[in-house]
Formats: sequence, C-alpha cells, structure tokens
Amino acid sequence: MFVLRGYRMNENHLEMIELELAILIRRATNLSSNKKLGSLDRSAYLLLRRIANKGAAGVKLLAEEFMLDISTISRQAASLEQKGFLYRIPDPLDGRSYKLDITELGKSVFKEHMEARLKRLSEIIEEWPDEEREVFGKLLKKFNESLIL
Amino acid sequence: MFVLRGYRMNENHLEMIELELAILIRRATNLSSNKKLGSLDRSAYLLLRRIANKGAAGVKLLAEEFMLDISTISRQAASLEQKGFLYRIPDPLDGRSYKLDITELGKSVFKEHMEARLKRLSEIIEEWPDEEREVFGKLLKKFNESLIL
DNA sequence: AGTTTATAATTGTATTATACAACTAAATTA
DNA sequence: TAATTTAGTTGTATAATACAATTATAAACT
Repeated sequence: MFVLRGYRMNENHLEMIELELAILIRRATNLSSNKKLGSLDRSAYLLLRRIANKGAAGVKLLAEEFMLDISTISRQAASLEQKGFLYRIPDPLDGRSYKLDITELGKSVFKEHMEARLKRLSEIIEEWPDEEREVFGKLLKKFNESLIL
Repeated sequence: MFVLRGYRMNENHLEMIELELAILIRRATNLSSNKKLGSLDRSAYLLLRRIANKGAAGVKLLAEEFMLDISTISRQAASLEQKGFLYRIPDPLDGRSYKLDITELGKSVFKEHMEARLKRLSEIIEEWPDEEREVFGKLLKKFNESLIL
C-alpha cells in the first residue's frame, strides 16, 4: 500500500496506471507525430480541430489553451494558412490582432483526417463491450479534467 | 451511430475517446518531455524502467521494444552510461555485442524519479473511488494491448 | 499631446528527439 | 578465404519546441 495524505491507495492500481500511461504516451508520440495520416501532423490536426469545434481564435489564446509558446502556434498557424486550411480575420478594433478561422478546404481535410483517426480507433476497440468504451471515455475525460489543476 | 464492419458503435463514445486521448497525449508530451522531474527526461526514465524491471538488454532489443531506431537508443544509452546510470556487460560470445544493465546509482535515481511520478499521479486521482482507479488502469492496459496489433 | 509602457504577433536562434544513411568491427556463410 | 550479415556508433537532416529580440499597435501616464 502507498499511503498518501491519509488515503490508502492500492499501489498496484496506481503503478498500473502510471505504467500504462507511459506506454500509451510513448507509442502515441512516436506514431502520431511521425505517421501523419494524410497531410496533417498531430499539431496541425489539433489546431484545426480546435478551430473547427470552437471557432476562430487568435494565436495567444490558442497558445494558452494548448500550453505551448505563442511562437510555436504562430508557426503552426502560418503553415496551415499557407496550405489554405486557415485564414485570418483582422480585428477591426486592434490593428495588431487577428483571429484564425478554418477554410472550407481546411474543414474537408480535417474531416477526412478525423474520420481516418476514428476508423483506426474504432478498429482498436471494436471488440470491446459498449459499456467498456463508455467507461474508458469517461475516465479519460475525468483524468484530463483532473490534470488541468 | 458510426457503422463499421457490421458493428454499430456509439459515435459519442468513440469521439470522446478520440478527443480525450488526443488531449492527454498533447499534454503529456508537452509536460513530461520538457519538465524533467529531477534529472531524467522521459526517454531516459522509460529506458531505466525497462532495464530495472526486465533486466539487461542490448540496444537492438530495446529499440524493437520501444519502436525506436537503434541509433536513437544507442544515443540515449550512451547518455545514461555517461551519467553512471547504466553500464555495459560485454557478450563473451560476441565481440560486437553487449548488454546494458542498471547501476546502483541508476537504480536509486530511477526509484526517486518513479516515486515522484507516482506521487504526482496519486494526487491527480486521489479523490477517485478505488474501483474507478482499478477500471481505468485495466482499460488503459487493454487499450495498449490492442494497440500492439 | 507626447512619451512611456504594455500587448499581439513574428522572426531569429538554440535545443532536443528522432530517423536515415554511412561506417566499423565482428561473426557467419558460401 | 572472401562475401555477407549483424550489432552498434557516428554523421547529417528534420521537426517541434522554447526563449530572446524585434515590429507594430494600443493603452496609460504624465
């Protein structure tokens, strides 16, 4: 048992989670950052998804949300803009500022990419009972929400 | 619904898993690869753990297990050797070959690092009911095992 | 109003993890 | 014994990132 803050936590489960997270993350970084399904690398995909789902945003906000440096987002956005997947909307009240929104081309490339990802994922978990998929999704979400702190 | 190979899969759960995995992976790569708790970066930690848990191994085997290029492991190992965390055991039957094993110093650094990781993780999930932790660990494991294919 | 300070974004530079290719030395095979 | 294969290293290139310097604009303060 691993005693912490008065809680007794089953050390096996703790270590299991730690190990499996590490494995997952190693694999995922080595797969998805290199093997770009289609034309999108992981950062590009995440950026497009953010904008497709939650609407136009400036690089500063995006950098905060992604916990990346502004310069990093600036370059990623420039690359996606250059490819015609994003376009700039100047801020009429602030000449320094603009928002990035997704183009129709961006939407279609994003959609295709997402479908490929979902298909791959659904193949991985297709044998799982539906309840397990549901619980897995919810626990991942809960874990991520706890991580925010 | 997302129909695939004759299965009807609840699209919400599929998309939830996809989204939460992406978030988790983005955060994890940006946190753990940079913020090295103590003196170990993520690759070094994983390498030490592999050897601490499963014993000495050569770079070729390690590269296969980690799905990395041999040259990458060779450099990571050289760095850990230089720091005194790993040492070489020459293969008496093959002059080209050797195995990497962990030193006492390596063990102690690894142990300290792992404890810090476990502590951080246990803080994240300390409020979770024990059953959820158990299920989360098992589903992560199952997911990783499915990924092997 | 004019000067200073703060802000949004870009660009320059360095670092790091990685892959691939070229290479070295040793073992195996023909 | 020569040719080939294998284990590992080293050279080189790439990509994602952070940090620092810079530019242009806006806001705040005399």
